[in-house]
Amino acid sequence: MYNFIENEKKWQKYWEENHTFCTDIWDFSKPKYYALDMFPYPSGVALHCGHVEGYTATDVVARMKRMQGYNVLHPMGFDSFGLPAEQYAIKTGNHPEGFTKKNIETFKSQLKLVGLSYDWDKEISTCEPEYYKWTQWIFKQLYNDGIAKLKDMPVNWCEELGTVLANDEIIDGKSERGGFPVVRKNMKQWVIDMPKYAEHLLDGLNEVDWPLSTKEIQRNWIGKSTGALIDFEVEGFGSKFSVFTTRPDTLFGVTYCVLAPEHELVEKIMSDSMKDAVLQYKKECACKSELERTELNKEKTGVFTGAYAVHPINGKLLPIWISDYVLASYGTGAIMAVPAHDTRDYEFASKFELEIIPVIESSNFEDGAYTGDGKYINSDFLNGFSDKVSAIDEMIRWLEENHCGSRKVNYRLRDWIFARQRYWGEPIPIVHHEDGSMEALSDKELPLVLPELEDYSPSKSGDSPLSKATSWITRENGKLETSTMPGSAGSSWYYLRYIDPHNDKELANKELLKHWMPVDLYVGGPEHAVGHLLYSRMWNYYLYEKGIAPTKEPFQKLVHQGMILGSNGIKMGKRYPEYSVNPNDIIRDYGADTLRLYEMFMGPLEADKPWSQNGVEGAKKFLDRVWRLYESDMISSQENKNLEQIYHQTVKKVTNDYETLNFNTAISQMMVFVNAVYKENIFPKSYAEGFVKLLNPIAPFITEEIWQTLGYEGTIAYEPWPTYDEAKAEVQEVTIGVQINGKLRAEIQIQKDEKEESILNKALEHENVKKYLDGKEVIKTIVIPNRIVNIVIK
RNA sequence: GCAGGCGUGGCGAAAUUGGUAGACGCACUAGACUUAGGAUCUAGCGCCUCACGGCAUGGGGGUUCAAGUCCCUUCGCCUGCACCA
Repeated sequence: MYNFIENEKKWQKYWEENHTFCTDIWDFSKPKYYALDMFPYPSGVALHCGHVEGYTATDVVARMKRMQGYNVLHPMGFDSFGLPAEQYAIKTGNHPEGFTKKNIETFKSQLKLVGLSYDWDKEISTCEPEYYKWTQWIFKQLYNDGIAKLKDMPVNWCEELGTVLANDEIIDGKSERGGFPVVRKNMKQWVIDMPKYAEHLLDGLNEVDWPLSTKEIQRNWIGKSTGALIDFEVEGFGSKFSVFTTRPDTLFGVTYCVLAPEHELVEKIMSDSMKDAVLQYKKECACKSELERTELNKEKTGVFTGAYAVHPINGKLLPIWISDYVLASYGTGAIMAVPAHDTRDYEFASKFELEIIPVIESSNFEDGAYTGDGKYINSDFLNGFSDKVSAIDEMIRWLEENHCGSRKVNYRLRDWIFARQRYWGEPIPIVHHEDGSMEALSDKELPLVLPELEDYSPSKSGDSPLSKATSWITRENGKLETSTMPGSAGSSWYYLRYIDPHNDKELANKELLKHWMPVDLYVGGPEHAVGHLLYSRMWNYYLYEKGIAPTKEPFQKLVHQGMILGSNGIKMGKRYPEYSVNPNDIIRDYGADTLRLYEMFMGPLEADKPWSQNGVEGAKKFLDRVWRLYESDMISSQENKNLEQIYHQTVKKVTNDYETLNFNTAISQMMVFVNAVYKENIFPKSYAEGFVKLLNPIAPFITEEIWQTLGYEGTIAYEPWPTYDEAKAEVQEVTIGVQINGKLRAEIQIQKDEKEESILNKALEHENVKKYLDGKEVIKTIVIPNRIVNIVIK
């Protein structure tokens, strides 16, 4: 009987002592393969089944690639800055580092239990000064290049708590904790200019092998739209504002304009009589959170400012309103309203009884705005046009000629707010001088190490906890910035650092980067579709432009593992603790090989799948069955013709399926093979050796042990991957179906590639076929070699 | 509302991309071995029918000799975005 407890312990120790999976990063003699997992946040909670699934998937590929002769980089590390550690520190008064280190140790030991073949020499942790020195260094470059900057922007401000809050920390306009009022307020924030990279981020998606849905989510997030910027003069003020529109062709249908309540012009242009109403409205809007504002199917609200804009072509006066249906953060924060052809404008115009001028002919105005195509009317020089594209072109041509507008591409992608008033993050390496100017620290001063504090909670004034470290902040030439970087800073470039993790001269050696990038396979949860995966792409692209990163895109192939659900079909977690499964328990009771095999066999990697305890037992049974096979006296030096074909088929299918991450079908093929061996009651030694290698990536522990029983010494991890003979994998005799009028009526045996005529004869001779053909007329026969015969009768 | 995806036995799922639907596993049934088995082995297992046969890939329609696969339509579920001008 196979003793998994003893054996798994034995091989963990062996791998560790022999550094079995440590990669010589400078060995360029073999082709490289870079298999990467999204590194975990070392929370106080243990690794869950979803981690195991994704990590096992890359591990299977990494293990196969090693056996195929690749030099494989398969590293792991920890995304170790973040809130839970900080909250723990606030509560206990202990340094978050201790908490983090303890959790990392727990995670590491769990990862080792699962049998993941990581190169622990390459381990990184984003909270180590050795690492974040380079996060700060990259930030510094971004700052010097004007991409990281301080910007005045609206934030959710809670006076009572003295802090900025994220959208999800606000409920009904009140702070989640304490229930204090939250208002929107302009404040200086560190941001990274993402829109600058919008076009590159969009283009790069065409070059990578990523899930369609993820690419689509990123495209939507970037939100490219083409149209025009059109200038409107405010009557009697000499000031101008511009609007962005995708429909400049409807310019003659504009009957009013709307500014976002936060628009800088509002207070300047409002008339005395409307002043109170406008300010009141602004105040109401400020009290709403972003989420509330964007809640759909609420009625439109707004106030007339008392001012008028001048139509750029016909000089008509257009009332300027303010309304929160216009967002300050998109476009120019101002719109031209065409109620006849835009549903939102129509809604607003109907409510406030504003003029509606149709400019595109349509019979269908009953249910509101007409957004389709048609013949242009009431449109001066556009009258007679009927095609949107040329009407837009003509309008833009006119606007540019008359200097009151231009073609414009607009993106929805916003600045990445890059500062947190928190302790447990990378300090921003910037000095504020007395005179208000700023400067990045010199390279010698990096890393700028976090100071020790007695109290890690944010101060009442809303300043970062770092502001309490007065001696740390104070510099000869000014004061240090006290906010820290967000969690996603360190994770935006870690894939580069793994390649050369202990380099203290540069973030990684150029030659190594050139050899190892891009990541060949990246596996992680779909929840990072826009956050981490967009930020990393942007940083990588920036570093690529600077000649540091060698490739435009960091992750060539991306796969998201699905969620492992409870056996009730619902997400595991706090809500249904009785349905949650702890992988440690499975390893204890069944072994890591069983856990790995089961999770890989459950179904397609990307699908969400419910847990089944019976399934786990089934996986265990298969491994025991394999073990018994190798223990038995079936292993023989004799050949066996009957197993030849299925062996070669199995090698072929398993190899291809691992490559394409179809682990469930690879495993089923191995089961078919094992069943065939049992049936044949003989196991030729060469097949026995080949098969144990095929199984090794999925079940590394048991196969290491089997390898020993076959008489070998040392690890199986670098033994050459089995090969197959295409000719032998091919079927010689085929059973094909015979259909009559599309219905299956018989089966016949044929030789592979047998002639159509001979196949047809066999089919016609079959008794059941004869029975059906009796007295009928054969109209047509279709013979698809090696597939099927269909006889059409009347 | 928009975008992306999914829908196949009692359950998890396969299906060479238009060619014998349900591989493989779980559960279940019967039998063998056994003091016993929740171990192992053998056989069965989509639904209806004693059978011949019929019906089956969410529903309806179409293309085709042939449809889970392609087209149209409809219903249901999941994910993301959500007044983006």
